[in-house]
Amino acid sequence: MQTETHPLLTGLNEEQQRAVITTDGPVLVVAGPGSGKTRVLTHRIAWLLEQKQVPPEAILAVTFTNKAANEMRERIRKLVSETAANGLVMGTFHSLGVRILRQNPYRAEQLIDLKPNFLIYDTADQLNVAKEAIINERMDPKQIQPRRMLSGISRAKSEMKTPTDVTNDAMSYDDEIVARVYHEYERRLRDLNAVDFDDLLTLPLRLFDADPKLLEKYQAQFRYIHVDEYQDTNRVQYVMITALAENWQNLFVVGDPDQSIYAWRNADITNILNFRDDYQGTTQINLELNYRSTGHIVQAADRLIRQNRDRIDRPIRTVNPDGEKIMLRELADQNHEASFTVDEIRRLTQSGRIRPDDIAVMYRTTAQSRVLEEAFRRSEIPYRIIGGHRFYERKEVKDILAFFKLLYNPEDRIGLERIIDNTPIGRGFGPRAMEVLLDWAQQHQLSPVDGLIMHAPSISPGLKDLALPEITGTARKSAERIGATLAILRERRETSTLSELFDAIVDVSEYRDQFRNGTEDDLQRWANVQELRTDMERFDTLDPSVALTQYLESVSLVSDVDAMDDSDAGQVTLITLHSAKGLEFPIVFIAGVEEGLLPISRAVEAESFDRKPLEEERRLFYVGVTRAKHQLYLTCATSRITYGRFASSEPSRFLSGIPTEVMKSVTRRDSVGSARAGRMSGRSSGSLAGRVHSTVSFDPPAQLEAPVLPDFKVAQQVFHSKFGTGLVTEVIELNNDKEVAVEFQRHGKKRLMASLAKLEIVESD
DNA sequence: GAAAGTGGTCTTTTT
DNA sequence: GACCACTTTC
Repeated sequence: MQTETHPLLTGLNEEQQRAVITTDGPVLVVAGPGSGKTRVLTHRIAWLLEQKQVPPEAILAVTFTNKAANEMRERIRKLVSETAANGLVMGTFHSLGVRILRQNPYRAEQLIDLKPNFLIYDTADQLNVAKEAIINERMDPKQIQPRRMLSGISRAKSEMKTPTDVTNDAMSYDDEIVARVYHEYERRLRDLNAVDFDDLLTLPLRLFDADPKLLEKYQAQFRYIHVDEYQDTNRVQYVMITALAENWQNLFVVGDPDQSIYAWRNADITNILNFRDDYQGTTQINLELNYRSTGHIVQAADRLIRQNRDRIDRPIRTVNPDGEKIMLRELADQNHEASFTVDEIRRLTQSGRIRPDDIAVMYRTTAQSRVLEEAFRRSEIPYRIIGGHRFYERKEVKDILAFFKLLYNPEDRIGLERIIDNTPIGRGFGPRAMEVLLDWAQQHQLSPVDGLIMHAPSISPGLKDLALPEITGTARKSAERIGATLAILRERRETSTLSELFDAIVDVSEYRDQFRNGTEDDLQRWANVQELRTDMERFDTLDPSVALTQYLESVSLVSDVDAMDDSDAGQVTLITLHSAKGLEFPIVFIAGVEEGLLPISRAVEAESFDRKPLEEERRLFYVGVTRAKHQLYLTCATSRITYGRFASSEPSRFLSGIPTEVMKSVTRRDSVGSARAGRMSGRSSGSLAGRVHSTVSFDPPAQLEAPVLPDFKVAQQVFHSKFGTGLVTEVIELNNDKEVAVEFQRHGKKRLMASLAKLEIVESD
């Protein structure tokens, strides 16, 4: 066959080749972890461009993150030519949605009442709107939690239900409440000329409904459609893709039911399970051979995922060498876990053969990153944290961005309130004045920004004839100041680049004054503000008329992973398991492999009546395990501080299925005893420890821990014959000893060697 | 009206 | 333990 020698097919196995060349009709690729699906996607698109002469703009590829899209684009460029890939439509569902809305500003305004300068609200903005809606409905935001309402609203939107649909379908009192809030929330969002994330999917569909010709246009354009991570799509995404693919039926989806980890975000696994029923004549291709990981890692992953009941049995396998055994290490608490991780990474990198950027540390909750970060900061090992408190969500960054957003969309009352509450120019303008201003704006059908600018005497042509809002006293002075400021900025906006506008904003808002205390915190915050300016310079080459739109859009749609900058390599990556999906690292540490954390306690609590959350937790662990290429470390702690309180924990049940042939465990000899002691005081006990021990052999601690020493923990009360009683503040594991730091009631802080000082444990709460 | 103090909630994961 | 929202105090 001629095709077998084609350069785009060399190096691909038979199944992968089939996926590349089966260009027409529906194709379902079930791709196990590390089976080369990205390769298949890039080669296939290159194949379409080169071999089938498909114009790039006829090819759509939807990925889970923008980063994945960009990387694919780069790889395709290398396969074809620099220019041949220009015009490919690639990005997330959300960016596709924005694209459709932005390409049709006139229709959007006429048909769905969305003005072209709409803003994309983030979660914090959404919470504000939801809270207002709740209050407006005469309900108490403390009882009716905005977050819960938002999750109900998001679910409704994911299922394309309007507020009226929710009202009609309401099955419970809760549903009725959600419906009421949803109604009001929507009304407010439209008033603010803002959309939320879900709207980016639902509004394009509403546009298509209102104007079928528009849909036909896109249907005609996208002759070849690809969707990655199909197992994590929700109902709206499914409908959008189905609609777009209707004409040509060339729909290529890639996914893995075992890696579905977003059901909580309304992802619907039946999308992938029913694909063959939806599309008659589907070609299904299974990619099972794992090229990424060692034999031991693949075996562990396989055994792990087999424990899920709700699953299609599908093996994963590899021909790679077995490699090192997986290392399971149990530590006393989260601090020990962190220092073990850092010490081990230091040991690994010291040889020079392993670089810090070969390593990732993964965890279930963002809260876990803090202790880890502290340990890294104390060490000399470079690291970076993906996610956590995101850059664009930092207070100081959001404050400055609020100015830009308000200049872009003067209806953005939420942003205006932020500016007034958080920046010096808002001083003196209280809630009462705000109320008057908003009433005025409503009455005159003008924006609150107009109302303020009118107070700036010389600068408001065209608005002078109107009566001013009846703002009096200090607030009036304040309104004049804010009005003048906004007037200046509004004028600058027309002609300035983003960084010039930034300087004007910082200058005129006196924002810097807030950071004059010279504390470390202030310096950091100011540095973040500066970083924002640098960030904006990226857009300085653009025309001022489009720069702001594009910048604000990019800010709203970047994901944590998108923000990963591969150019500043050389750092260990700290990342949540969710964000790690799709990535790979030679060496992976997974921290907190404990009951309550992985699986998360919420899933454990639901277990008796709903097994699904627990199985999703297992899939999440599976995703983590399969990120590792050469070496995998699992760590867990015997006790851990949550909510500022100590709680003892047990190794995760997920470990129980992993055979000893592939995993070596080093645990604390007394772990069972101390865990049990901790459980006696309240927490429900399970038989998990027993189960874990029956399948995984817990090797004797060997020389790694001196067994005779008492099990000192932070916050424990201890007694010393000379110094009296005190609290343990730190425990450092040494080779055959421990160094214990104790804050004595009468003698202050002392550092003692556990083997020498006769320290007695008094209380362990 | 602003700063300092108090109490309650919170942690699951994210485009 | 941290953060937020709300109260008290000046």
